[in-house]
Amino acid sequence: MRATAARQGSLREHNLGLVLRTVLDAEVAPSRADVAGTTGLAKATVSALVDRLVAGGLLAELAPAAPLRAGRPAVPLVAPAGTLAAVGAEVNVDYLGVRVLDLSGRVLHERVRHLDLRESEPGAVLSMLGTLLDEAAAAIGPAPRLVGTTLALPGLVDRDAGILRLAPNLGWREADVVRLLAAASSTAATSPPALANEADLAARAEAAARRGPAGERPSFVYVSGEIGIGAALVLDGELFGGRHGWAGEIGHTVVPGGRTLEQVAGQDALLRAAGLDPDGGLDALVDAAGRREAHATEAIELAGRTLGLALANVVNLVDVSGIVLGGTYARLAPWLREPVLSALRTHVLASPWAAPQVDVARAGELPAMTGGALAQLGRVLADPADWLAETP
Amino acid sequence: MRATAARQGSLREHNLGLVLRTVLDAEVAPSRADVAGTTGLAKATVSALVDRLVAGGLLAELAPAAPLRAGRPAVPLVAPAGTLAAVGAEVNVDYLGVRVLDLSGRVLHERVRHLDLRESEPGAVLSMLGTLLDEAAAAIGPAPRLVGTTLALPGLVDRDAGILRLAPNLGWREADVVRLLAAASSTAATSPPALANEADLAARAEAAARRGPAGERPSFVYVSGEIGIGAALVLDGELFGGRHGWAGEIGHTVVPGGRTLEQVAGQDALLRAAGLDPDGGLDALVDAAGRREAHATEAIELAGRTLGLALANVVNLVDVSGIVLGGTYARLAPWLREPVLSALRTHVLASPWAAPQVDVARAGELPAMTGGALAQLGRVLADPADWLAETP
DNA sequence: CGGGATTAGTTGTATGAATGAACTTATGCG
DNA sequence: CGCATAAGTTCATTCATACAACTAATCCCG
Repeated sequence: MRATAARQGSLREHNLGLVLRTVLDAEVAPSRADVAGTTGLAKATVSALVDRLVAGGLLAELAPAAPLRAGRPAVPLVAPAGTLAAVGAEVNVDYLGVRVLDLSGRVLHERVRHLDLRESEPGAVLSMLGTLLDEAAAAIGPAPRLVGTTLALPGLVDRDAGILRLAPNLGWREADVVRLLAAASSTAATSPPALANEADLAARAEAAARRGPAGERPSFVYVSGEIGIGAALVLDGELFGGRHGWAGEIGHTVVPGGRTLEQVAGQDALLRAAGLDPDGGLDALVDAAGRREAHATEAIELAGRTLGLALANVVNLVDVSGIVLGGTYARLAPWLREPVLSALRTHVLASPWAAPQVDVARAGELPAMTGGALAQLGRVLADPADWLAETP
Repeated sequence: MRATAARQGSLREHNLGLVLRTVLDAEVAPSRADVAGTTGLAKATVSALVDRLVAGGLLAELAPAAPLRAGRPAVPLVAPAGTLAAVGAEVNVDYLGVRVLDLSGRVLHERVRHLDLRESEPGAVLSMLGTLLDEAAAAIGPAPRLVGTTLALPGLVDRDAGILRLAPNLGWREADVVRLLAAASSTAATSPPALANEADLAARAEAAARRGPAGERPSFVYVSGEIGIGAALVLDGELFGGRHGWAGEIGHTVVPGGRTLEQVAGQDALLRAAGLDPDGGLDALVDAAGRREAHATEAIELAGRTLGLALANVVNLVDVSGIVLGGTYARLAPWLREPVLSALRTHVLASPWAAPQVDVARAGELPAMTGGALAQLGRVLADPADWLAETP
């Protein structure tokens, strides 16, 4: 059954969440009266709900601002700092790290280690990550309550079993990630991390970064060009993960020529096509392209045309006209944008009526770590009543 | 704002819809007590809601069945026949027609005309359809209240403007369909039809046909092989249309070799590849394949491999492992299934953990017409309170 | 054939959440 | 200093659901 019986309490839960999200989505800290206005709830109702949220640490009151007009000054409501925190962790091909966010979006702690993890040993890597996790827990202290941890991985993840089924670029297969991490970290042992795909979490962070002033919910295809190529769909502000969370695997799309997209437009292929050392990192390519060297710009343009063709299929299939370039592709965007756009314009059937757009990611560095923390905080926002019930 | 304030009335609306859908989804006609059991609502609440639904013609009571066990016999609740009806109309490349369904799923009226509409004149065609619409309205008489009409079209439809933007296989562009139909039909003039894509509506009918006894909500990719190739996504029983309803356009996917899927696996290409007359219809191909003639089976197999590759991209992108073959492909399924499945198995990254399935459509003949009617009836089921308010 | 058991559905009271109006609080302005 | 204005609180009212007791209709068993 999708739907379930709505009882009296459901009303309250719904409105509690509505009030909370209204405050957090607002550009400037709103008063109770503002919230009543935008939600349509009565002032009395909003007051009661806000009081519960403040008591539970999900909202905070600021000191009344210096009043500008007549009338009793409003009490501004904001996301509380340091009451609730969540951890986003990540293991990727050339780094691993943790980041801790609170509800106000502040980074309470962060630690990243750069190292080459191709063909690495899951146990050893997760032991390193476990240490970072415990350090993070110690660093933030006991004051902020930890909501949970999400671990971002560049592959196919089995959320229910807590197993990384396949991560080609790490060389991991059927890795019992949650168990290994719990063995190395008391934090992970107490509250087992949720697993998710790296591109999915990056897209979630991007969706949060793009949420406009009026609470608009953006729709876009996020393309994460790391060593591998992942994509994720955001529809009306919600991440679309599919049945198992495996949506967005475009790296293995077979493109004209018979190779996969990753073999044509992945970072290694890109560097090789430009005549550069594939292990030398992206900087050389960016520099060369900046100097307008033909071998570099032509390699990027070819990759862009192929990427654009693959994305055109995506756009035709899911009817989303916005593309966001993330990861490697964000840095290459100045040269990548045009070929991608032009491929979209020719191959997207609906392009005359919904012009394709290609943007650069705004979510900052290592967005999957942010997205992982946001995913955990989002669980609380989705059902604050449930959270308050657990928190006396 | 996605969410809106929940007031007292929202509760009632929600539960009213819940009760209605619970009755309609049930395998055998349930009693009020059964509904209370499955929904978790109190008997008294269910009784009150059912009474309202019966009074509004959205549910009907049957005569108590011969009691089998002790206790007061139950009053079985069923979908009412002939109180509410909706029209599904369709213009496709080689036929047009209308079908009228009531809430019980009975076909109250149906009329189909087969004719070649490639490069046809929208005005003339819609005038024919308008006549069929008015005949349908006359045929069912005044007793069933008409909920509305959906018109299925094989192309890109602008729902808001009521315009068919592009239908390559009809040769229509920017056709002002709703206006033209209203000019030819008093029924359409009174209540303007909703426009939708043919594959989307066929998928909707398929979703309804696949809804299991326990109200399971199937997820699948519906592939409609007509003259063109359309696809539609059904996720958890809900049609996924995308922002404008333009999702599912896979016919113009560029496949290895550089041509589009339609140019390789469309009906015309298929017939030509088998050495048959493209205008001669599908029967010749089915006959030849049935006789195991190599030119026919090989043509189908090649198309199947290409279709499978395109579908693998879809499955990788949206993480849905079920494929349903509809339209032309349903008839060719005996020869098409294996090559499609084998392409899926090799190209779907997650196939070891979520085995691809390829099924044949079960929604019957001309499913888009059924789906169009269901779309209109679905509006009432989604918000019965709204409908009851309009119906004194 | 009659009374107890059993199940369906109804009636009436209680509960809880939102509402709206009146009220209190806190400020600016003349 | 008093009035206008706006934020927030208090309280009686409304309304949908829950719960419990009740009526209705049937079977079963002695």
